[in-house]
Amino acid sequence: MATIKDVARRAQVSTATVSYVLNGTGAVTEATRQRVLAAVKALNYHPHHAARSLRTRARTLGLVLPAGSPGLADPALAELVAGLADGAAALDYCLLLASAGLETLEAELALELVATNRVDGLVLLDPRVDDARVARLAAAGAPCVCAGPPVAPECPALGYDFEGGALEATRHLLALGHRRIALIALPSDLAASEPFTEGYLQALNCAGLAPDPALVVEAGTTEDDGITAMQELLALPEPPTAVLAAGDALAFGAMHAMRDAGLAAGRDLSLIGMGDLPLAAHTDPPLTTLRAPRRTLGRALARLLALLVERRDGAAPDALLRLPLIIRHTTAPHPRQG
Amino acid sequence: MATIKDVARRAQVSTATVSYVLNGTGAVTEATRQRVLAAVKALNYHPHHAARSLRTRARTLGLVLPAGSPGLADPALAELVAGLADGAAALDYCLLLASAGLETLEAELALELVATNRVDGLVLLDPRVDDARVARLAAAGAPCVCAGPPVAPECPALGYDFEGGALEATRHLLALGHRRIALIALPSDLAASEPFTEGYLQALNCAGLAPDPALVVEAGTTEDDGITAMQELLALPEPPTAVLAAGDALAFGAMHAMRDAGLAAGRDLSLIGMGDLPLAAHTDPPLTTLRAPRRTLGRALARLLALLVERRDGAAPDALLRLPLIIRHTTAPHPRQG
DNA sequence: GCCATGCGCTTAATCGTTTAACCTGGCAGA
DNA sequence: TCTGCCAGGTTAAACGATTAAGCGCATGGC
Repeated sequence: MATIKDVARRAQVSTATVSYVLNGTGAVTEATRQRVLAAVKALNYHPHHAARSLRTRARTLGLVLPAGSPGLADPALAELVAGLADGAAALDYCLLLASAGLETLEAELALELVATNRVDGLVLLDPRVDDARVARLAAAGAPCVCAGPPVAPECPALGYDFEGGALEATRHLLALGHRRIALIALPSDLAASEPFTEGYLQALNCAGLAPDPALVVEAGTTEDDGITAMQELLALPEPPTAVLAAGDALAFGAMHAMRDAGLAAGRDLSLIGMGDLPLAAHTDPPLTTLRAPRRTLGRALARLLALLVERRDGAAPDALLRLPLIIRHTTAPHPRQG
Repeated sequence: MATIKDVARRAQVSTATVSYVLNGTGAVTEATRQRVLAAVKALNYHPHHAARSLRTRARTLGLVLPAGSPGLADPALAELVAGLADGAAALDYCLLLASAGLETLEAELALELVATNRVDGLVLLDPRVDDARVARLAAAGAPCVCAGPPVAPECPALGYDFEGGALEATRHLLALGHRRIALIALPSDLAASEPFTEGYLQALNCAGLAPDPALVVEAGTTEDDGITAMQELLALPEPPTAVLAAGDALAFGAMHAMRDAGLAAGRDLSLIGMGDLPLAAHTDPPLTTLRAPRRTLGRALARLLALLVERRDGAAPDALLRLPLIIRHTTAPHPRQG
């Protein structure tokens, strides 16, 4: 492979000049510039990345994939990653994926990535409240951004407008005439949990309804968790007529539980999910849900992080991303009304 | 950040010794070793990756994501990537994702990644017959592996056993009593197309059936392509009683077209897909399909590529990966029989 | 008693860039 | 004519690792 020296020799200049030309820094005559460029082309020269990042940053953003679990197989995550790669590419960064083995802790690996200078910054997924990872990263001075609600001042965050989404979804159910509206919430240690619940409560409040604690059940995140939660709701003395689930997977589980109880979503009960997974459009009946613009989020996060590592303090986290309500067929007017 | 010099100073040795200790090369007394290790720990030292890869390889595998299109949002690709990241991690490599912008050609970007030494090798997706990309990479001497059937000698390939899979699937249909079995094939420029068709033909052949050219239709890869193809088949004077689709998306389209024609898969016609996308288990009725072990493939590919770049010539491509037939509800005995 | 050997370490060259500091003409202004 | 300055270069010192070569010293074979 040709090095900068080869280029310099061929263009009859010093390596510094070549560097100046290539980086657009320094003052160089047009004639010289052309000679250098010609040499670059002739030798098919590409600057050695490692050598370069010995002096500059690595121009690489890092993402560590959670250990086991679906990981990237989760379509939600996959699309986010696609957005990250996109956004990174747009600013001439690359995206480095590291798999946390079962033994390696996620934060450990992340720290190593920045300590070894493989990446300039990290994006963190699924922040928890008081997330230990961001604490560690922040302590180590590693630039990072969070996908989700803000959890620490050192770590700019960007996520969906869960509160607004839940508000809109709940209002939609209210508009359909429902009064007993249940919430299947995310685990409360997930930072996304609170604002979503907040939006739900606010909608009830606006409608002059007193929230019934029995109607909000904290679940996990999986389909199975949704089943359990729904069963719990159905077993209530006065079960809900509509359900808002804080995740599509939970909603799928809820549909499942309904079916097992001889009930149909969109007929006997209304159901709204969150996320708009690919599957959501294909359930029977298709799920009404809040669409999470994952790709957009990924792009924005990459951009935010890139700006952050470059200290161009345009790194003000953008506005939260709206979660538009996609109305399909699991929502219907309240029976007593329709 | 602490450098190797700091460690050396603290441990009262030269930097070379530190390096030897850390890399396990060279001869060092146990006592010295311990001193060095202690210093490393005390200073929380992590070797600078760029500096290191100035002399060694980057220990990074590259993947360039196709420009537009679903990209990573395609669950099939996502899981493959997850496998790659996994496999890479297992051998202490990382995975670098690069998004080809619309302007940048995929091969161009790939070449640049290895020319700049950002990655040691590349994995190529969806190889076409006589793929221009592998030709370019091979010409440039860039180590690479293909996910799919072999397309060039320089580029070890590893993929699914399409032939065996198609054979098994077709045999299953034959065993159910079907005789007019159609094939919705992939575009013939996709390298995966031929072996799949081959397996299909071979099964017919073994059963003593003459293949009817009208029954094999070359489609694209999308659901829409599947619709078109199925409509074509249904319009035949003597339509098939069973259909083998070379991709789940095609199969979804075929189901769609069937439904539009008032037909139901699993009742009026049998249908088998390929891939076992997450959706496949959730269609109505659930799709019988060949399961592609994508994560496994990803892991194996990463391993293959890592060995290749390390010239440990254990880099013999493994055996093709079996495509087990997952029997769900779109396949049923031939009506006249059952 | 002498030389070859091997151990455990250090010295210094090297990898391919970037960039601060310096140099050199030429030209404007006094 | 002299001074000062600027544009357009060059030189050389980093950056932080790896690694070949060398060095001093004990040991063992002859």
